[in-house]
This record gives sequence, C-alpha cells and structure tokens, in this order.
Amino acid sequence: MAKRATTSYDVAKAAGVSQSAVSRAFSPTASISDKKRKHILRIAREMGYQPNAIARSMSSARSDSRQKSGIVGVIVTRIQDPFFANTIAYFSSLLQAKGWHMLLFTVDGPNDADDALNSLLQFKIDGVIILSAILSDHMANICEASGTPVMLYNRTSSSNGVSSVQIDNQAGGQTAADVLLEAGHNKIAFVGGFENDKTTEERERGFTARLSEAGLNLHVREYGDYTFISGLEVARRIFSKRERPDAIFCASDVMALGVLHAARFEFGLDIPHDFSLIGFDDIPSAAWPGHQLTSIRQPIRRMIREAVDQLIARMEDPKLDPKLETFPGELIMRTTVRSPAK
Amino acid sequence: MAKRATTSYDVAKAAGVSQSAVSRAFSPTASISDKKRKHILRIAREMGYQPNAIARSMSSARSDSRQKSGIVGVIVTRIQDPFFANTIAYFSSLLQAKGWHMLLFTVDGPNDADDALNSLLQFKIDGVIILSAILSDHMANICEASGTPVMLYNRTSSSNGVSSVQIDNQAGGQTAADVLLEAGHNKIAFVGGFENDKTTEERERGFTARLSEAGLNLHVREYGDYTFISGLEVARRIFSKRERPDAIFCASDVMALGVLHAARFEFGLDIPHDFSLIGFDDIPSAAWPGHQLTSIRQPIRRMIREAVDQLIARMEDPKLDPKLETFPGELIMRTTVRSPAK
DNA sequence: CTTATTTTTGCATGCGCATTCATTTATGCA
DNA sequence: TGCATAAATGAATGCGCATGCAAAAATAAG
Repeated sequence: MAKRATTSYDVAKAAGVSQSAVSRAFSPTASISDKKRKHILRIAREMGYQPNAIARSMSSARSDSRQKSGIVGVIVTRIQDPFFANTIAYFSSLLQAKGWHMLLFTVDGPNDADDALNSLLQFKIDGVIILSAILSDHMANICEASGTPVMLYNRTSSSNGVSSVQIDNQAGGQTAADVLLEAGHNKIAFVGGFENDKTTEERERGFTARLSEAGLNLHVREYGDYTFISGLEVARRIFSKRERPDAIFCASDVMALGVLHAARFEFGLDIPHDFSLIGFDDIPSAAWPGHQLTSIRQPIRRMIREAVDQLIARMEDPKLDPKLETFPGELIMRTTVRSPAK
Repeated sequence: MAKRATTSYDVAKAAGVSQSAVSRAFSPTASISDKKRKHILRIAREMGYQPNAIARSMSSARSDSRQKSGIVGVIVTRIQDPFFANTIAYFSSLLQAKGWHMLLFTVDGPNDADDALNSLLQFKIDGVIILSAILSDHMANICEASGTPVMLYNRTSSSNGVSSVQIDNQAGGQTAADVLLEAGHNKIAFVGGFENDKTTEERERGFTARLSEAGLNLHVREYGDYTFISGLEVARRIFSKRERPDAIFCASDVMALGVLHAARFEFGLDIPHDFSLIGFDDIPSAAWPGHQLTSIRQPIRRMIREAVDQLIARMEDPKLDPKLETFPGELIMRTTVRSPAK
C-alpha cells in the first residue's frame, strides 16, 4: 500500500475527463460547465482528493512573476510573553480570516531575524511580518529584490520596501512622565527592557526628555529583560537601597507587575502611597482587580488590523509603496499612581 | 524589472556548471567535489540564491512515496491563554531546533480542527500537532491514508494512526481532592472550563470520585470558559450566595487566579483562612509573590519534548506505531490551601 | 439549415528542483 | 605505465498542477 496521495490525474480518470478539467473544477474563475464541475467535485470528494497546494504554487510561477504560496511568514521574539502571545493570536486570526496561512518562526533575540527570514524565504512566502525584531538592510534588499513585502511590527526601518506599524514609544514615555510629574513626584526611576533595545530606548528618551524639562534627572535607572522575573529582581535591587524612588516607570507591564508584586508582597510597600507605578502596553492582567496598574495602552487591535491590511494590499499589488505608521498610546489611569491632590 | 527569483539555472550559468551541480552543491550527501561545491556556494551567495523549498518538495515526491515539505502543521485553540502560549512557544523552539517549520492554524472551538486540518493537508505537511482539540475519526482516517502522522496534545483518541500526549487529568483531580480533604474541608466547590469539555470532565470526575469516597458531595459546581474573566465571574456568583464553600478547585490556574482576585480584592476574603483554593497547570503567574497558588503542575517541557520526538520519529518512519502517553501531574504546594493542622 | 460566435474541452507545456543513468574524469594498485 | 575501480559530472526526466492554445461542442443569429 503505497501511500501516494490522489492526484488530479486519478480524479480525472475516475471521472472520465481530462486533468485540466479537474484543475478547472477547483478554480472558481475557470471556464467549465456547471454540470461537469459538480460531477468532478463529487468524485473528488468521494476520493478524498485535495489539490496539492505545493504543486499549485509551483505552477503559478508561470504566469505571475512570482509564485504565490498563500503563506505569510511571521518572525517573532519572546512568544511566551503575554503581550506577544496576544499579538500573534490576533495576527493569526486576521490572516486566517482572509485566507492566508501563517508560517511561524520564533527567534531568540531581536537580531536573529535575518537567519529566520532566509529560512522562510526558501518557502517563497508571499510576505513577512516581523515582530519586535530588526532587519538588516541587506535582508531588506533581498526581500525587495524578490518582491516579498515586509511588515515590521513594533519597530521601524528606513530600508527600501519595508512597511512598519508601531506605537509612538517616545510620546508614551512623555505621557508617563507627565503623569508622574503632575502627581508631584521627584525621585523617579526608569526600568527598561534590554539595555540596547530600541523600544526601551525610545520610551526612555521620551520619559527623560520630559523630566529634564521639569528640571529633573532620573533617580535610578535599571534594566531587566522584559520578563516578570526580571521585574521582581529589579525591584529587589531598587528597594534594597537606602534611598528609594517615589515613582517608577517600567517599559512594559509585565515588568511593572514584577515590580508591583515584589513591592507589595516582599517589601510590604503600599502602592501608590509609598511610590507610584506606571507600565506600558496595558496587557489584560494589568486590569486584574489586585493589580489595577496604570499604563500606556497600545491599541493593538487597530495596529494589527492596519498591519495586516497593509501587508495584504502589498502582497496583492507589489507596486504599492510601503507605509510607516505610528499609533499614539493611550493613558489608562488606574490606581497605581497617586492623585495630584496629595 | 521582473522580480523573478534566481534559480539554480541562473547560478549554474554564472558558475559555468550544470544545474545538477548546483542542486548537488546544496545537498550535503550528494556526490560532488569539494572544490566545485565551494565555488558554487560562493557564487550562489553572491547572487542571493536560496533553493526553492516548494520546488524541492515537489521533486522529492518522486523517490519518496510522499512529498516532504519540512513543515509541521499545528492546530491550536485559545492561543492567547498563557498556558497555550507557553506550549506553542516550546513546541516551536523544539521543532525549529530540529529543522522543522511550523504552519500555525488557530481555531475557535475544539471541534473546528477538521476544517483546519483539511486546509493544512493541502500543503502536504509532514505531520500535524493538534492542541486541545478533537479530531473526527473521518479526518483521522484521511491522515492515516495520506501517511500524515497526527499528534494529539492534551487530548487522546482511539482513532487509527493517532498518537497522543496528555496529562492524567483524572489523577490530578484526585490529588486536588486529597489535598482539600486532608485540610479538613467539607463544603467543596468545583469550577470547570467549558461544560462539555473533555479536560474539565476528567478533572471533575477524578475530583468528585475522591470526594464521594470520603462521603462528600460537591457543594457547588460552576463553569467558566477557561479565561480569567470567567474566573472572576464565577467567584462573584459563588460568593454572593449565602452559603459559601470553604474550598474551591478550579480546572485551570487562569480561572483560579480569577477567583483569587475576586475573592481577595472584591470580597475582601482571606485565602486560605476563608477558603482554600487550588488550580491546575501551574502556569508561571501562579508562582507570583502575590498569588502563591497551590496547583497541579503539568510537566509541559517533558510532555512537549515527548510529543515532538514521537512525531518526528513517525514522520521519519511512517511504519512506527502511534503511542498514547499519559503523564502524571505534580502537586505544587503553595499557600492557598490551609494546612491540615488547622 | 447555415454561418458566426461563444463556451467547453483536451493537449501540451513549464514552474524549480532532485535524481537516475550514462559518460567522463580522477584515483588506486600492480 | 596500464588497467580496474571509484568519484564526479551533465543530460534528461518527472513531481502535480495551471494555463495558453487550438479544436470541438454548444449556442446565437440570420
């Protein structure tokens, strides 16, 4: 029992028609009589025949200038992070709803996208989405040359042919500073993700710029790695020192929650009485009753919808120019920042 | 500028060799001189040539009985759930480490796997992993017939050719009951995921069986939908009633955390003084300082490793018989169950 | 009923690669 | 140096499908 899958030839023979007819039966726009199509589809179903998507994309390399695989490559870092998990989930459902498939590639660091992309490109994917990782100009050019549109999500780039969708990190940092300043704080700390991370840098820049305007310097600056654990550790370092800050801005909610848990449950501190805390992203757990974390929300649904629409448009019409879009964050006031009327 | 990708013919011409030579240069086992291989690879790199994986899997349909795409299909429900996000992340990294690619398909309900699989099968994937969804016998047969090994994760099945890896839900439920019984509780509640969900059913069965042995009936039984919000809602229902339970077993940590937050921060209850709480899965946030949730841990690393190894083995040797494996859960005692010496 | 037109249909072909087969070239051994 | 053997090479082929093309069938018009 050779497990060869049934092909269009098998179906053709069984239905007493040509292979072309079978092919046309499965192509909605092809010229074929209704009667014959129905007949073929019936036989095909009986035989459990499904067109081979691989072969299909092979042959479509003829007419089109490029093969169409119906596959979008997605490169992602830190998929276990709730923020990214949500993002992927939404990307996936949107892509799927529009008939695209998703080839997922996880990478360790933001600089590993190149290798992953190379690997993905072998599949002649129709487009790529890169989450929170950077792309070398070299790879961008290769994609451009092969006509593969690239969508950078959470990062931006000036390379040719690269679209991007991201949050306004700098403005978000400014907003955070405004809130803390208005609440009357002056010993303010910043907790970043990685030290040389673009996202962290931008949020920090916006934050410190506004502090400077108010004549303030950062009281402490610490870095974690965007995980809860690292938030915990950063907090332990911060609160073990003699002079504690009276406010902390974390570059991500996940880390902010780490700080919150360490402060409340390990140091017995009261938020916002002992210090104010503000995060970034507004992940679902920021809103949990026991957290009530004030945060800068990313409108991820809108952002992802935009990213997908944009990419699909470019996949369907390669001549379209890429767009670089930036969305504003939204301050979500909860209870971890003390009120100005202190 | 026609954006046709460079092919092995292009490289061959540039290198002054035959197309076969180029193909062989990229095939580690092929017979080709070192000198020529190096030369070809150099030219190929310069031209940005990458073998076309699609075409490669097309042609491999010749010798093998089946095409090899190097792609594993993964069908998953509720990807935004932290438990699943972690699971996917680990699946992805393992698969990738072994040179496989992952075509991800998200489905809404546990019964939607059939459609997804049909869609995936068109890509002549080499294997499928189905997370927490069920597969009809019909589809199982189709996979069997096409020689596509199936791995059911978190579910099991007696269909032909289907492997499975799952936690021992029933034993887990029993353990939870034991812990609560030993702590001296007698007004015990169960909170399930979906009402007709296999996982919930099994955990509940093990749990109530043990309670029965101790001469106890469930004090309350409620169902959510495996989300934090639903845990919150269930807790509100439970604690609004006059007679509150003195212990709650939740079919998942996510819901247990919902219950915990509602109880502590909306009802001002003390855990475990007012009631004991136990969850299932042992997700990372169960261990957060402010939660310290007692739970039944799933050894997901080991389980996933096993699932991947098993699937790969079957993809490489289709004659291997599928295995059905069940792993024991491990009780992780934290602080949400009161100690027996009350 | 004939001719012009439109719709259906099958044949043949190529997408990019891996591989078989026959041939050529390099290597080993006496 | 000569012959046997092994390694390297290129030409040709097919994987399963979509599609251009020409021929056939169906339909419309006269």
